[in-house]
Amino acid sequence: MALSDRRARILAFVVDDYVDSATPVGSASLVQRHGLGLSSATVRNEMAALEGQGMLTHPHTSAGRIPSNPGYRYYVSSLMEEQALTRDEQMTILHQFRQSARDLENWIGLAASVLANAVGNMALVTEPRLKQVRLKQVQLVELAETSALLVVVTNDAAVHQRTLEFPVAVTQERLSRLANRLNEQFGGKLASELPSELADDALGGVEGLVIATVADELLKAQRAAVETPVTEGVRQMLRQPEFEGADSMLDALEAVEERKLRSAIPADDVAAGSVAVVIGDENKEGPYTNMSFVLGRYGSDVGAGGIVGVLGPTRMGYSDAVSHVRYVSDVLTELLREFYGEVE
Amino acid sequence: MALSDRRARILAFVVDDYVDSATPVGSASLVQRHGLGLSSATVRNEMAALEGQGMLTHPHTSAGRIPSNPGYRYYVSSLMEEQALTRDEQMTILHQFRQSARDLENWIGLAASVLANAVGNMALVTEPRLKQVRLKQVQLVELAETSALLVVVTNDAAVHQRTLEFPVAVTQERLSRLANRLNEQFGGKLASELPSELADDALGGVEGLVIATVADELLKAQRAAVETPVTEGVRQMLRQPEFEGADSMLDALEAVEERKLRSAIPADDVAAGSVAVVIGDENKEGPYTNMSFVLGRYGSDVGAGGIVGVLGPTRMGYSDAVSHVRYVSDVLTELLREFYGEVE
DNA sequence: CCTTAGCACTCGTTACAGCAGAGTGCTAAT
DNA sequence: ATTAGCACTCTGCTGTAACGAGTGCTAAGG
Repeated sequence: MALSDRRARILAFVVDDYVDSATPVGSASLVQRHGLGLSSATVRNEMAALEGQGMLTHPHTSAGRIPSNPGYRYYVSSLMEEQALTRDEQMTILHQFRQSARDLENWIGLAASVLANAVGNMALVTEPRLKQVRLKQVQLVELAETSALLVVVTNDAAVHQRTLEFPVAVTQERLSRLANRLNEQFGGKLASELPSELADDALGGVEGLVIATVADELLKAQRAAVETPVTEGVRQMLRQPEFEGADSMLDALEAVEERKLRSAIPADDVAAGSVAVVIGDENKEGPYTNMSFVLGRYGSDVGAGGIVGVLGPTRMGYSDAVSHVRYVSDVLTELLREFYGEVE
Repeated sequence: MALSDRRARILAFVVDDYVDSATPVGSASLVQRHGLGLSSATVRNEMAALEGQGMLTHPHTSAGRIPSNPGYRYYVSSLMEEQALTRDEQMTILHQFRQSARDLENWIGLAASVLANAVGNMALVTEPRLKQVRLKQVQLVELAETSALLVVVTNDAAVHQRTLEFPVAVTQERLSRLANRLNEQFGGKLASELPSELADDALGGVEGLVIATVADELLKAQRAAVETPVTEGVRQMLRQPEFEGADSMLDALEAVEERKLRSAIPADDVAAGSVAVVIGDENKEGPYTNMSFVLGRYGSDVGAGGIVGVLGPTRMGYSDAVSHVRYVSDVLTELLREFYGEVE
């Protein structure tokens, strides 16, 4: 739907004002705050038209207008100009990364906290995942006579662990030998390249079990396109007036649970280098229908990458959020490149 | 402070009623609900006396009484009788553990969720820690030319990881040899038994760095007498009327953050097999002054163990919480014994 | 034909008074 | 020591009125 120039400007002003006042904006205050060369009555007409087009709504007759979801959508897609962070803002953020330990988990947490603070809403960052998860090394540690801990390191430097129960007693020595053999034989392989059936299993089923579990862990790592994200700044977000009532706060809290969050993030729709905005009921799942995501993908196309984003009420400073998400995601991409070396 | 028999009974009734109504309890309703052979006037006198002794308070003149913190304390210490769970309740809980995978992390989460559901408040469970953390196995995985992932498995079956930066380039082969040597040399040792200075470090500082980092990880694992706990049921707790207002809910939410929680749990005061109750302002830290912990320690005295507990408003069903904490902690102790084998 | 002044009307918000209900504390009688 | 009785206090609710922000419509003006 195309909007006349003037109408579009009015819509933009309504969104801007509503975002920072959180109260419905009326025609008079609009005119006053933005020095439009128009009377409130004219603006009123335009607003009525915008409402007719579905861009604005009315909480009740005698209240000002607030943007509807399509209104936000139009604003984000056509009206808002994304401006890069100022040099200062960039430096403040960069500085925090420079000061922190050169450690992946650290960076993830830091990114989340930096982002949350910058936008005043909740931030989420997933750990990097590879498109192709390969086995790097396995380790087997005896726990009791017939049980062991399996540690699987994948080529994205992630460590996975699992407890195994064997049908027979096994010594640490045998476990170590087995681990060595597996490393030589299967290091660098994909889950699909591991044998599913074993010709002969000298160790009474132990080897088969281990291999199957390793394959399963690799698959699990791969399948989880998005790890459950690290979140930061939940309380900040909940301070927004839309979550004031006990009920809405509890609903929001539900939305923020990491398990739920993971399935709600449309990871596939977020291309590397771009920033996607999901507004209100564009979300499928219940508790998110009055919230918006601003999501970016960091990392390289072929190598490791993940999601970085912001969650907040639909009344959110989208422009600000988008530019911050973009910048933090760029920083992470750069750090990751250094960390893993060029591509893989 | 000793209370006359009758006065004590009245205190107990006030606590009971207040716990389940959440509104101040008046003399008349007390008499009516519990069929005391007394008139409301008498009860009124006794209540006034209890207030004089600091056991009860008054929100305002013409309201009923509510227990003060000392009142709760007296109730918990002298009045409340802890009754074991019924056979049915026990079975319901046990059943859930039987059905779940034989896996440590799983059990921890399950315990938290079972407990939270049973008491209608938040539950927390820490992963088991040993008094004496020993090195079980290390693993070194090359990441880039001069960096590697160090994986340390300790004798409590916990996996710790850390990224290392070397001053020189190192191959995976050398790393593996080094890891093997370290395992032979230091397997089963405590942090304090690792060498802090290295006579000669053939690998240009690599070996020294690795050993120091391993020692550091062991120390960290040991120092953290309490891991940051797994929590469950936060939303349930927040539904309690004391957290109704946006402010108090945000405060409670702050209290629930895992980092804060960890330092607020008086782990040293919780002996194995017993259940400790920390009421309101007995807590040192700010956000907990209107909440109570009910904490138990699971695991054996010498071997691995952790904390299992409930967090809720001071107005809490203490008796119920104590018996549930005790039972879940017993179940975990038993599971742990099976898992690690007898002691260690 | 677009713009605008004017005006009646609509609702939410706030303030306030009045009232009912729950409960206390005291006094005097048992 | 217990209890009936009663005055008193405080909260919470309800109804009313006034206010203010804002709309929608109409009619006049460029």
